[in-house]
Amino acid sequence: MQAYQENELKIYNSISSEKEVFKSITEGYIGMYVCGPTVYSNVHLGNCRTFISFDLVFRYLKHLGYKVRYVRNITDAGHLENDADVGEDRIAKKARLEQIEPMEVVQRYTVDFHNTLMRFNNLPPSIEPTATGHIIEQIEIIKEIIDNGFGYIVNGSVYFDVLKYNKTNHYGALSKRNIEDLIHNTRETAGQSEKKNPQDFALWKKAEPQHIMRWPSPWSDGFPGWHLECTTMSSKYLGEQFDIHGGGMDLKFPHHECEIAQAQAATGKSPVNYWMHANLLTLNGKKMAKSTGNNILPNEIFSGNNDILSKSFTPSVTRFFMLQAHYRSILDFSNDALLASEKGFNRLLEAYNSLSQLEVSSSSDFDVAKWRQQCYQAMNDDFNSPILIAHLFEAVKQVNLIKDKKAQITQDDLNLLQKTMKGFIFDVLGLVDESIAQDSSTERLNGTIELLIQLRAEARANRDFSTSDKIRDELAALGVALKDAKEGTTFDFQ
RNA sequence: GGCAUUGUGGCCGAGUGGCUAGGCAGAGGUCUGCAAAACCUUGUACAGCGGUUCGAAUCCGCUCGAUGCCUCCA
Repeated sequence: MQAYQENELKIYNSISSEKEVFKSITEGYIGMYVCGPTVYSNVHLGNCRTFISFDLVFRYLKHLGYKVRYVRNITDAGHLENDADVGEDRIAKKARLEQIEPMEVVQRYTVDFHNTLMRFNNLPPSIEPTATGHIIEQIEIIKEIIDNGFGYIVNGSVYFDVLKYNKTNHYGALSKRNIEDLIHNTRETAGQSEKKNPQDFALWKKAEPQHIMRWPSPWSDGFPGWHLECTTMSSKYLGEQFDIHGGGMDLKFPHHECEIAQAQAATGKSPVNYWMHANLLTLNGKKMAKSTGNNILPNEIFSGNNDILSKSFTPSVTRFFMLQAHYRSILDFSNDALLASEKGFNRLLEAYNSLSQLEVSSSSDFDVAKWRQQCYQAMNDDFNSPILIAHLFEAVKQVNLIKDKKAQITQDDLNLLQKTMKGFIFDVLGLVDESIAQDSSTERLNGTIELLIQLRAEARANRDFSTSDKIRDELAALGVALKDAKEGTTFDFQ
């Protein structure tokens, strides 16, 4: 019996705008596709929120016992500077500006992307395909779309005929807009485009002579359109119809709308059962975006080297901050919010770490089984991590009461509590107790501080408070906070 | 302008037609040589105006504000 069989998971489906009971196409197996980054610059914190959101989804599905194939692409070609299907390829532009090969750009920022997500403790996807690795497959899909009458060729480029598609399908079903509005609101760029209609989008673009990134095709030496790679790679690795497709809210239109249209045009089938969209991370109330400069890089948070925060924050604190908001809500990034999350997170970890020291009794004041059920209910309700965290804090309170001998717990309940907290904090939420990670120099430092703590304890025993206070205050000045408790003194780095 | 989302106590942030979200801060207490830390206790908020209802912050309408998409961005 797998956990998913006794947990009814509901997922908010963007296409129906409702929470739906999740049922996978093949029982026990899930195919999930998430749109990855275009690797032309460093991944910023807003990007990370999306991938952390879907890491939570991936982790919980696995936790429920599903076998999940998680495919997340790397876009390393085809993403133009604007979606009027004119302008330069983003990666080619960066390569030109830095005078390096496009594939150097791709390599540099792919490595940055992986390193950053690893620091956030994201699990790697099952497959991470690249657009340039699937040119042949993309050409095959274009052929199918043309054969089915939804693509047309102009001067070596191929475009998707949105208006024709809309006669038999609903273009705009996902983003809740109708094509008349789109036509009405499209800026007129008459004469500048090869497209029949401004709503049409490129499947294949003929490369200009100076364009380095080019591949042969039946139509021209060129490169694939931006939306095509996701259709191609999702269907290749997950099938023509699969369970979950995710991405950032800003990709809903036009990117995901185009994906649906392409797949539908090529196969006649609706490609995705559940569309999930992670909401944006804002900074100063505005969307984080590379183009406007309103963003912060993860490394700037970890190092403290930025103008926004009063101190540095660890990856897990940052992750915890994000998970305290629901993935479908806009979340605003701020110093105060981070400080609050850091304190809360440390309290959670301290309570967890004290579990092993709890004394057990013959009865329990804490209904652990019921509490555990509530934790699952929270996650089953569209991955509601903030509610889960609220329940975890309820456990923190109970643990502290037991620790203070104001409540009791049985051995069985304690075991279940420990197992459940461990599972949710570390496996599902993907948090890490960073204080545990130590190298040899921190070990030596810790030993040194322990010695000072011991000297201070001796001074205090002798009522030599000037010495004891000097040790305490000088350490505090160095950023080492001593914390006196009944069981002895511990310390923290500030 | 069109479409969509959203407006919750000092801050962040959940949720629900009638029942305590949670975190941080603040206040009170325990502890302590003093302090810090830690722990316990504590808050009756839901933009405005109408409407539906026995009852709405939760449903509907309008007004005002914010944000997103409509040109690239997770």
